[in-house]
This record gives sequence, C-alpha cells and structure tokens, in this order.
Amino acid sequence: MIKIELKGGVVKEFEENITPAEIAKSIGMGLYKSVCAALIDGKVCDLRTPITEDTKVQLLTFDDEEGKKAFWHTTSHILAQAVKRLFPSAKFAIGPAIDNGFYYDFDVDTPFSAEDIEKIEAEMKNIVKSGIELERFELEPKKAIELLESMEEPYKVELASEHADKGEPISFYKQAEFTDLCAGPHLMSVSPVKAIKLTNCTGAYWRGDSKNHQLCRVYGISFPKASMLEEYLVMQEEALKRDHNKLGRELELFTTVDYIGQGLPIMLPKGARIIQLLQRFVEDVEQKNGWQLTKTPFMAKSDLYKISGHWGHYQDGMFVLGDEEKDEEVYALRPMTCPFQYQVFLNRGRSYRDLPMRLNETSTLFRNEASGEMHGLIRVRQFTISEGHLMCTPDQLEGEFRHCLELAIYFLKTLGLYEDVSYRFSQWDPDDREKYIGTEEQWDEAQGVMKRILDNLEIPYKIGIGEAAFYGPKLDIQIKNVFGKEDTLITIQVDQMLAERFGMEYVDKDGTKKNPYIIHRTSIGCYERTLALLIEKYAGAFPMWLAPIQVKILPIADRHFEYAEKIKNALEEKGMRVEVDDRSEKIGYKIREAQLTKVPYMIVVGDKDIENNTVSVRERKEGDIGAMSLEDFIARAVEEIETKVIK
RNA sequence: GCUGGAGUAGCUCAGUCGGUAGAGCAGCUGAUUCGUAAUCAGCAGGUCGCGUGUUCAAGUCACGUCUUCAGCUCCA
Repeated sequence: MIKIELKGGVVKEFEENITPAEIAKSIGMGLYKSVCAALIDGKVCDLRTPITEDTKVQLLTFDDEEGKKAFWHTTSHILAQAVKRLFPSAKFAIGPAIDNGFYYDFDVDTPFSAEDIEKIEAEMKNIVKSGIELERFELEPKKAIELLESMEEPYKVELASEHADKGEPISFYKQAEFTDLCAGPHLMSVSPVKAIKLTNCTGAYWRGDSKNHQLCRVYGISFPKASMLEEYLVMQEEALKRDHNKLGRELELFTTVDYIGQGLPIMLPKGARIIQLLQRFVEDVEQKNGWQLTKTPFMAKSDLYKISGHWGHYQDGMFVLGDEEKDEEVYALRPMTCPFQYQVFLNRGRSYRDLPMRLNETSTLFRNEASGEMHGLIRVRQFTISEGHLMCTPDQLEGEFRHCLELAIYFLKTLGLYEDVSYRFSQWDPDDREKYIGTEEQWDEAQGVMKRILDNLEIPYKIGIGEAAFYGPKLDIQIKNVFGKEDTLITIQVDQMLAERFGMEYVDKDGTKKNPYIIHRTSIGCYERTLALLIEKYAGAFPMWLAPIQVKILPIADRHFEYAEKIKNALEEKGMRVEVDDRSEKIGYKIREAQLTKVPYMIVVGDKDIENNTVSVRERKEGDIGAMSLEDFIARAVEEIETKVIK
C-alpha cells in the first residue's frame, strides 16, 4: 500500500501501481469522467501513469490549465484520426495543444478546402460519438522507428529518431485504427470532447523553418459542453469588434491607400492627434527623468551600417537607396537609431563624469518587412518609436536598467496596459551564429549580467531562445492583440558590442579608457503599434486625455447655437478639444452620432440650460448625468484630463 | 516570401446560367426647430482593384498583377 495526498491535504491509501484514473474513479464517476490529466508530485502526468511510492496527486480537469491542454491535445488526435479516415494519403507532422485550442499539421497534396474542413469536423464528431478508448503503449526506440516506417510517416520517423539517442522508450497512443507517436498526456477516451469547432486552415512550415516544406495546419478548439463552445465563439466575435484595424478605420484614425504601398498607413487628423498627445507626454516625462532629446538623420551612407553591423546582419530589412556595384555612394533609410545616436556620444571625448548619458529621440524608422507580414498599425514599414540609448559604466548598469524598466512600467500603467503585458528575456541562439555579432564569451557575459538584473528585480519572464537582437540580449515586454497574437510593445536591451565597434570610450577615474555599456530601450514602444493596442484595449473609447475630441456640444435647436459657442469657447480656454454639432437635426440623432464616435462627454444645451445657466452633461458610458453649472463641468473634466483617469 | 480567403458607391453588403449594375446607411438639397442612441421627402453617387486574354457580349470565365485579411516565417 502507498499513501497519496490528494486535494485539500487528504491522505488516502491505495494499492501500489494505482493510476490517477483509478484514483478518480474511486472518488466518484463524475470526477472520473471529467478528469483530464494529473499532477504527480507537481509533474504533469498521464492518467494511466502507475504510482509506485507515497506522493502528492492533484487531479486536473478542463478547469485547470494543464487539464485543458490534455483535453485539446486529445482533440488534435481525433482531428488526425478523422483526416486519416477521409484522406488516407495525408502524412502527419505535429499536433499540440496551444493557448486557445489545438492544431495539427498535415502534409497533403492540396490544402484542405472549406468543404474538406466541414467533412473533417463531421467525422470528428462521429469519432467522439463512438466513444473510443485511448490506449498508451511504449516501444524501444528501434522498434518505434520501425513501426513508424511501416506506417509510412516520414515526419514521425524524424521526430522519433531524435528521441532515440536518449535510450528511453518511446510512447504511442492508439485509438481504434489510429496510432500516433505522442508523449501525452491524454484523456482516457474521446467521449468527453462534446463540442468541437475547426477554426482555421493555413500553411505552416515543418519545424517552423521557411526553408522546409510547407504543411497544411488545421486549427480548432473544443469543450466538454456545447454551451461553452457557443460562449467562446460569442466572446471571439466580441473581441474581433475591437480589432484596431477595423475600428481605427471606422473611427477615422487612419487609412491606407493601395498606390502608396503596404505597411504605410495614413494617419488621419484624429489618429495623428492621439499620436501627438502620446509623443508630447512621453517626451516631457523623459525630459523630467534626465533624458536628453536628439534629432538625427533618417538615412546614412552604407559606411555607417557597415560599422554597426546592420549591413551584414540586417540588409534584407533595410530600404537601400542606390546600388553598390554602380553608384559611388549608397544610402539606406535607417532601420534603427542606434548608430546615429552614438555619434552624439562620440561628438567629443567623454569621461565617467558624463555617464550615465541618457539620449532619447522620437525616431522614425524604416524596415522593409516581407510583404505578408504587415498588419494594420501593428506591423508597418515606417514607424515612429520613442527610442533611446543610454551609455553607462558597469556599476551603473543595473540601476540604469531598472530606471528604464520603471519608466516603461510608468507609461504602461498610465495607459492602462500594464496588466496586459508579459516579459520575455530574449537570448541568442548559439547554434545560429551567423545571426549574431560577438563571441560566445561576450554573449555569456551580456546575458549573465542581464539575468542577474532581471532576477534582482524579480521580473517574471519567459526565455526566448533566438529572439535576441544581433548585438545583444533583450527584455521584451510582450502584449497580445485581439486575435491572441503576441507582439513586442517595449524592449530594453543590454549591449556591450557596439560601443567597441564604434570606438565609444570614456576616461575612467583611474585615467584608463573603457567602453561604456549601452542600454537600447524604448519607453512606450512605437506610436503606431501602441495606438493599435490602445484602440483594442478601449474599443476606441480613449481615456479623456487622449480622446481626439473630448467634448461634443449638442444644441437642441438653432436658437441655442450662440450659447453652445459660448460654452465651446470657455472649454477651449481650458485647453479642451471641443466640437459643436450645429446641424439642424433632432437631439436624439446628434447624440447617437456622438456616441458612435465615442466622445467622452456630450453637452446638451437648450432653453432650460440657457434659463438656468447650466449645461446638461452626458457621459459616453453612464449616459445622462444631469444638469450642472459650467464651472462644475469644467472642474470635473479638467480633473479627469490632468490625472489621466481611465474610465 | 509561403498557404488559404477577400476586393462591386465613402461604409456594410446583394448581383441567378456570361446578356449594359442594386439596397440600406453616410453625403448633398429642401422641409422640420425638436430635451438624451436614427424626422420626412427628393437628388446625386460606379472604368465592378488594375491589366491582358477568351467571347457577339465579362462584375461573372482564364491568366497576370496590386491591395487587403488570417496563419506560417519574420519582428518594434
């Protein structure tokens, strides 16, 4: 007998080799039916894992993150089984659970059509109805590879071969006629997968490498209850209504023009206003925090980029003007500000007394992104970033890094995005040396310094191998858009290579010359992308301090225009952005239109207001909040603007 | 760049088998002067993304190209 500690510290005795599935059954059939996986001594395990010693077991259901993953992973096997039945020649690659569902990659002659997907989904539902039990078995690596070869699954053979060296047995899962190489964990049977929806079918490269063959990836999601799927689909639909690319155009913040080109949005007056407000705010705060503004050129001769390494490592991403073969001088638009801002440091000899030197710039950059990569305002070819470079001594590095991070967090909090971000420590990939400059020792040192800083600051980060810049590791502050796709909003990077390349030195206290550490950082990221995320965050209803129009005055009849103008002037005197709707329309119509533009405040004025010397205020979310004196409204509005309150 | 969608009025969309393009909203004009989410009537609006081809005839078929959406790769 062994002792197993269950939920709530309850300890029960079981026969040796009992499995989590059997434990669940012993507690109740309801739990047995809903259990998806188990944590044994804190490790995620399959329900069929025999337990051999006293330990802690936590049973995971669909409500647990890892339970969901097992549920979705099993659904991906059902998908594969259905595909095998309908398209016997399909070859199978991988089919994991992801944050929001699952996918499976297939090698097929022609990608699945919408009709194919419908048929596959119908077959999946048949499989679920049949209630097939899943069986797990293990084979020695050699036998495993033989089996996969006999199944004519070249991708699976490749995967199994990589595991073979470890000498561990390789696990498979079998459900009726379908067997798949898989580490698990999985459900006991297909039955609990009551609601399935295949959501998308796209191309995806084998092993994520664009040099490899492109496979057909089918995405889907599943739930134990039909109502949960419905709820999910409604939520998705709601989320897509916030899509900045749609809303931003509807609210007349930006547009694009075919013959201008991809990734080159036109900021319309309202969008340009918001960006202007953000820029002024950022530049002012940076100035207060000891940053010195610079203005550097948008382009340079190729010579500059050869020193920085961009020419060798980033040329595909640059807009190059001229041809090295033919022209005496070749220029390129800048993809990054670094080598330009370094010239400020290099302007004269520097000593430790000049450090830290914090240089910021509202910097327009140009990157020749591949045509399929552009997306609304999130991924564009010309963008303006709150860029900055900070030169410091080794003992200033941690404090200055903290300063940069705190500044970024201050901006995130002010904009209301702080709760939505996650951190990624982006490191180099030692197996992909061509992508990076510097030696292994330099990378180890830079990453070691950065790790120490992050750990000291207790930043909860994920590690991203191969995500570093070509010159150094980064702390990327990540955010997801309405589609769940993650992008970098803010980045803070430690660089000890470019200073050497550019001959940047300072004279230290002891009279010796040293290369400074450089921190590359942005405080709020690039304005286009940040605006995109703000549109999605607020569904276009911006905090008042950022609203392009803050107050809309709605006179009830033409005879109230004069009073409306008077109020407008009073508000404008306080620096507010105000419009009067002086069309001969009914008040309901004017309110509807004002609401649709998401203006924070509407002021309705009519006979009563003139008589009582008041304004009738309507807030965009609360609705009519009644009549008040103009002074009271101004006090309320000014307070909201100055404190940058987010409603 | 790759895979798969899409492109018809400013916007949302309809357009059957290839037979000279249609609605709602927005716009303009007029009437209405109204108290918290759509007043009524009229008018105007289109080289069907662009190009080439097939055809007596192309929004519709074929090819090319541009833009755009999702995903992959890439990335602030």
